[in-house]
Amino acid sequence: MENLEHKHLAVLDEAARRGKSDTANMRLCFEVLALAAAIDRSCAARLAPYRLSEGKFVLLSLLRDLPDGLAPHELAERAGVTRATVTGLLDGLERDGFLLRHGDKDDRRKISVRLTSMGQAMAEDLFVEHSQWIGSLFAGFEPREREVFSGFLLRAWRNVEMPLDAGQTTVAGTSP
Amino acid sequence: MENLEHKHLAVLDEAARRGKSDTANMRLCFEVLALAAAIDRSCAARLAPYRLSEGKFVLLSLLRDLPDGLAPHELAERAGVTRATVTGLLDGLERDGFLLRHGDKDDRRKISVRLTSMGQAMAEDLFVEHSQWIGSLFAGFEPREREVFSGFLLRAWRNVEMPLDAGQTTVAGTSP
DNA sequence: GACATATAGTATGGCGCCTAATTATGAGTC
DNA sequence: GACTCATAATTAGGCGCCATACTATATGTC
Repeated sequence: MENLEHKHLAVLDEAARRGKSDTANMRLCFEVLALAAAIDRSCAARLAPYRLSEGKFVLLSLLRDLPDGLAPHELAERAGVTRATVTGLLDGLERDGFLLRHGDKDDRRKISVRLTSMGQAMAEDLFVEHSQWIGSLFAGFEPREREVFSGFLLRAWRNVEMPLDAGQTTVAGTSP
Repeated sequence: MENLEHKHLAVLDEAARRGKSDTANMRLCFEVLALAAAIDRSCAARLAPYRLSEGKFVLLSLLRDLPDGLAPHELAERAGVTRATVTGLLDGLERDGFLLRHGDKDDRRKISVRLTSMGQAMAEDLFVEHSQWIGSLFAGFEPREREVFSGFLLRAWRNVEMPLDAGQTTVAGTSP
């Protein structure tokens, strides 16, 4: 399978040149990274025409159907990014007319972020289209295949999450 | 499996709230993205102590053992990034003493980028350590498992690469 | 009521990546 | 030799993300 990123090919070449024989593991790793990168690129390309990024799309999804809006720190928490990042994303979304910041009368530190009607409509449309697209990427897999796939991912995940100084020789077993 | 990114959980929740029933596909997609993100994060954390990023590491790998160095545009090509990006990475690497830019006597547009001895030593050490780490992430997989895994990735890849306006109903089959 | 402490949001500056524009140089043509 | 065209590297400006530091406001305690 040749679906690798250029930079990873370079690393693989170097590894081969150095006589490293078991590059199959590395290759598999790079295949995962390449697939994810391709998905991210495709996602970005789909959202770009609306002046949206993936991060902005997540914020729109979070704010959809919430007339009272959410506070920036709640958005940060639910989106899994820092508050500073949310500030930046909100700046762009507000500039482009997707939402507004409303001050809180009781607590003047607080702000509630609410979609404009335009933002609401955009969130509505995009969410349906986008989630269909995401689902389509992994259509054609039988439930059993999905389980196996997911299990593979989990095994790799465990290796990644391993504490840095723990026994490096531990290996992805099949046990629960 | 709960190894998902916060932002993707938000999107999944929204999808469920909207009565979307087949979220298994989306979930699988997000699992792939989460694994890749975890790998990237871990990679960045491992390189950070040396003031290196993944992009810089690739450049070091490319320059290793090349006493005559490479031109920036060759680096860009082999690393799969733009020349402008290479300029930025080289600025950092040069500032930190990993390499030097040498002007070409014959063609004064050209530049050859060469590692310093410090850069060479760093590239040497890091490359071995880093490629071992990458390999370890997917250790514990039987060759047959790797094939299946790789096949899954390929099927998803085909769905991603599908032209935007082509039949959206096409699905990841098992056929070659 | 004054004070420390916590919280909310933002500004600042960094990195990696991009596109588009710019500067310098080389090469081919008339 | 002047012109155009191509090439090499860079700059300028943008986005998304981060960590850190700051400002304004609230709250609890003495």
